[in-house]
Amino acid sequence: MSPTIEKQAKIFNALADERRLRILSMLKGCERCACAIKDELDLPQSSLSYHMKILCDSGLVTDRREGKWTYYSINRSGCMFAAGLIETIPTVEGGCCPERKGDEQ
Amino acid sequence: MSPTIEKQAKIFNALADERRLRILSMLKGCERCACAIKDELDLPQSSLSYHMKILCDSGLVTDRREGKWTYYSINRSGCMFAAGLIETIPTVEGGCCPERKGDEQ
DNA sequence: ACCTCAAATCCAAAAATTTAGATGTGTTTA
DNA sequence: TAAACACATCTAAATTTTTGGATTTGAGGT
Repeated sequence: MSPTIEKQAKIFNALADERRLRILSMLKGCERCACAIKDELDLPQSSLSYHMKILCDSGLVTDRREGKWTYYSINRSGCMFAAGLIETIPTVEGGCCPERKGDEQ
Repeated sequence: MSPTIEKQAKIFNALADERRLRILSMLKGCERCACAIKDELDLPQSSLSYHMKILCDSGLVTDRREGKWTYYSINRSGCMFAAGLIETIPTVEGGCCPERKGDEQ
C-alpha cells in the first residue's frame, strides 16, 4: 500500500521551511541538543520546540532524552523514505493518457 | 555552489499540499491541460491556476501554451533535483561533531 | 523540600497561505 | 467586430501557520 497523501504532504511540509532546513543541515552527521540548535539559530525556546516537533512528527528527525536534555538527530530511514517519494513522481505509469498510447519518449 | 535554502524551501513547499501532490500524480507520464485537472479535482478555476503557478515556479512542473489551452507536465530535471536535495540530508559530512571524532557506526 | 535548568505546552497576536468570485488578457470562431 | 472560451490575475475574506511570552513538567542539585 502506498503512503497516504496526507503523510506525504506532512513530510514535505516539514521540509518547506528555511529554519527547519537549517536545523536538518545542523544535524547532518551528528546529534545535537535543543539548546545548541536554539543558540546557533538564535530562536526563542518555544519556537525551536515548535519546529522540532514538526520535524519529529514527520519522521525526518528523532529525539532522545538524556536527563534534562533532549538530543535530536536525523532519522535516516525517514529521509530515505522522503527521497523515494519524489523519485516516483517523474515515473511513467502508463494508462493515464489513452490518446497517447504508444507515444512514449 | 549549492542551491539556496530559499529555493529548497520553495520546492518542498510546492510539494507540501495534498492538492498539489494529487496534481503531480495526475501528470505522471503525460501532460494535461488546466481544464482537465480542474475538472478531475473539482477545483474553482482560479484556485487551480493558483496551485499550478506554485508548481511551475518551483520548477517541478512546466507549462506549454497551445492556443487557448495551457498544458502542464512534470519537469523531470526539477523532480530529480528535488529528490537529490533530500538524499543529501542524511549524509555525514564530518567536522560538525569534534567530540565524536572516530565514532562512526 | 526548594531552587534551577531544559524543554514541552499553552495561548493570543501576527503573519502567511489559501479560497473563490470578479475582472483582465489573449485566442478562436462566427 | 463581437461573442465565447481558457486561463491568469486581482481582491478581500477565511483559514492556517508561526511567533514568543507565560506556564507547566520533569530532572538534577543543594
